[in-house]
Amino acid sequence: MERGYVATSVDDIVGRVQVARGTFYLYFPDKRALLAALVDGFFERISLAIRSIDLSPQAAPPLVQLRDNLERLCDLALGEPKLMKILLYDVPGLDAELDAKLRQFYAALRIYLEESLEEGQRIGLVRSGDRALMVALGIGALKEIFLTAASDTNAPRTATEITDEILRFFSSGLLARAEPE
Amino acid sequence: MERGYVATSVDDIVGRVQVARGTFYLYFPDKRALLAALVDGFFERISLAIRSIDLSPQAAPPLVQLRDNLERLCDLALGEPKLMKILLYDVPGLDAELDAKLRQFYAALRIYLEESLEEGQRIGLVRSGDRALMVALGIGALKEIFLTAASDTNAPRTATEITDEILRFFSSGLLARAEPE
Amino acid sequence: MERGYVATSVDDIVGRVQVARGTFYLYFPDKRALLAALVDGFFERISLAIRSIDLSPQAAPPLVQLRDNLERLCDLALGEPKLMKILLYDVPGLDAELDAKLRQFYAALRIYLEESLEEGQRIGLVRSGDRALMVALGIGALKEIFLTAASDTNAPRTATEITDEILRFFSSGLLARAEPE
Amino acid sequence: MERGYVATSVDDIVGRVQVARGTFYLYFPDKRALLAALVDGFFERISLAIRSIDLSPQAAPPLVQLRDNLERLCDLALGEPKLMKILLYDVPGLDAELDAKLRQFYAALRIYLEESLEEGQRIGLVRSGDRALMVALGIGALKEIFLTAASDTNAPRTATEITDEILRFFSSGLLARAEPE
DNA sequence: TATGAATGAGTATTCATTCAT
DNA sequence: CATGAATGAATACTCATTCAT
Repeated sequence: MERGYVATSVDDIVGRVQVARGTFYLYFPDKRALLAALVDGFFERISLAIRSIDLSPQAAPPLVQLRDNLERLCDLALGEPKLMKILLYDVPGLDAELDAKLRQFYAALRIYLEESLEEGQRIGLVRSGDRALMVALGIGALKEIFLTAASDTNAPRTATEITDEILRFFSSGLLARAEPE
Repeated sequence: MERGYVATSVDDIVGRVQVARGTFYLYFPDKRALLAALVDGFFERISLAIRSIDLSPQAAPPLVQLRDNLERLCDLALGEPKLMKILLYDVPGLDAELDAKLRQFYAALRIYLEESLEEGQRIGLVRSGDRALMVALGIGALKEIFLTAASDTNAPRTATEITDEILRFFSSGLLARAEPE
Repeated sequence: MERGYVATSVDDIVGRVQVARGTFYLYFPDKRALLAALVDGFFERISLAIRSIDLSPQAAPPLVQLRDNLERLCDLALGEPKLMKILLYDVPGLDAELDAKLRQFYAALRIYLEESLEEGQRIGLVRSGDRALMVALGIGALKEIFLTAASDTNAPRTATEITDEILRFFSSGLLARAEPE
Repeated sequence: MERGYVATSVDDIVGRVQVARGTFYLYFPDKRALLAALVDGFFERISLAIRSIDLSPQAAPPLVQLRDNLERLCDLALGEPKLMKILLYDVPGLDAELDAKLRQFYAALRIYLEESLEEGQRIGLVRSGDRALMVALGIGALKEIFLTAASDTNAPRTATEITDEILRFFSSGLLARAEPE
């Protein structure tokens, strides 16, 4: 988290945790395995935070469920800022194996979101458009705001503030609505 | 571009360019300096693609100018996919010095965009909201879509298609407009 | 026996025997001590197989006694091929301490055999010649044939066949007897 | 040569030769490669010392040619005692790859010698017998005497003395000829 | 300008050994 | 007697960098 994965030696790690060099390899086969474990664990928590939207009548309104999802992700980002930064900023491009892990996660996420968008379009909740691009735009917006939230220390926002702003962004974009004449 | 910065040795580089090892150091003080030069050059081109929106009456409508900006960026992403991927995916988290360079660029960009948003809000082009968060959301959306455009080879979109989708996203978000009763 | 001494870790050993790592050190002070014990035990069995030739009138003819000695060694080599291979092929050059053990054993053997040759020469059983060299030649021939017998699996010979061939070698060499004119 | 291959670190090697650690890897891909190169080179020299026996009438008598072969091998053993010791004593059992190299060399040598014995038997120069075992006995005798010659420093023999003794061994064995009645 | 042989600091990894339980 | 978690010294190997030619 401090020096980045490459610049951090196994010596640094065991030095910090006050364990012997060999002990590290008792728990991780590799230096990379430590990071992989971190990433896996964090992906797991992210997956748990995302819940499918229940469209049955007795369920909460879809927008409320969407908001809950976003708020859970915000909480995660604000609660684990360092992990968030590692995942979104450091890990990409580090290593072929880790990259594969990322690709796999995002591919699954994209498929899931594209299907969700399709469903949303069918029931009139989501506007029409190129779903693949819409998903990319949406994921990008979320990644960046979570990274900002996790990194920004001087003007922190609450999870609620961030969630509100995301929802406004998703529902209205950035531009002002053209006044109907 | 092929193996990533860390996994690429100076040997690999000079081998590819058919130069002697020492020659590299005649042109770059460092291994990192090569990447820094690449990054600098690309930042330069990005900066040139972004032009301030001219609000004077004789200028083109602001939305058209915004569209032109986005299209120039799209062209860049589609024209230099490898550099784009390096910049957006590989470089972050690689190295303290390069990170500083990135931070500096994005900080300047954010300030510029926040001021633009403020101006936009004043003249009614941009909706109200937390400008810092809006900028983060917007930058994130752009980064991701450019990265996708640069990496995605199986279902490529044209610069126009991407630009259209970005503009719709910025002007209306993702959700359907609630029907006025 | 499978991977060689160096490539075999204490982990491999205790894993195979289903004992805990610490238990090994309850019985052997060292990793090397295990091999040393193996070597010692095998040297012991070799020593038991070699019996001094009794020249008294009531004893069996010397050549028969020699044959019995060789046959006992053959039986050992064929009965413990893995140990034989370790002793003759793997152990030499492994480790200073084990080398010393080997040197000691062979030095004693050489002295014993040189004395035996001397006695043999005196009573006309052994031809004249440089006894030290003769012993070396004889020991080498035996080592190699026992190693071959222990390793060769595709065309195995019986102890009797090998013993016969050794005796012919010791009594006539390899070349045909020059015809007396 | 001093501490054995395993106990000798690359540091020891470069320290002795006064070269930097990296320089070693400029010339050898591996620590093992150094030993492999040594072994290869020595095998080459051994192969050159062994010349096929020319049975044509104008050639020297076969026994003289055999003697020349043995003497060349003796010269090699006495001239490169350290290499000889490494090859015959240290290398076997060290490493799977080197073992394969040894096996290959000896397999070829055995085939060559068995064919030579067969030829020798046909023309009445070599006595009858199990050729595979005869070759093993002969090779073993040579290995040991060359190793002894290379290692023994306190009572050194000349190449001629050793060659003489080998020839006597090959032509008459060790035992005295039984007196014809 | 260009070369490429030499450098040596730096690092991941292994594995024999110990010792508290 | 037995365990196995913890240890840390030891070592092969890499690679960015230098510099004499």
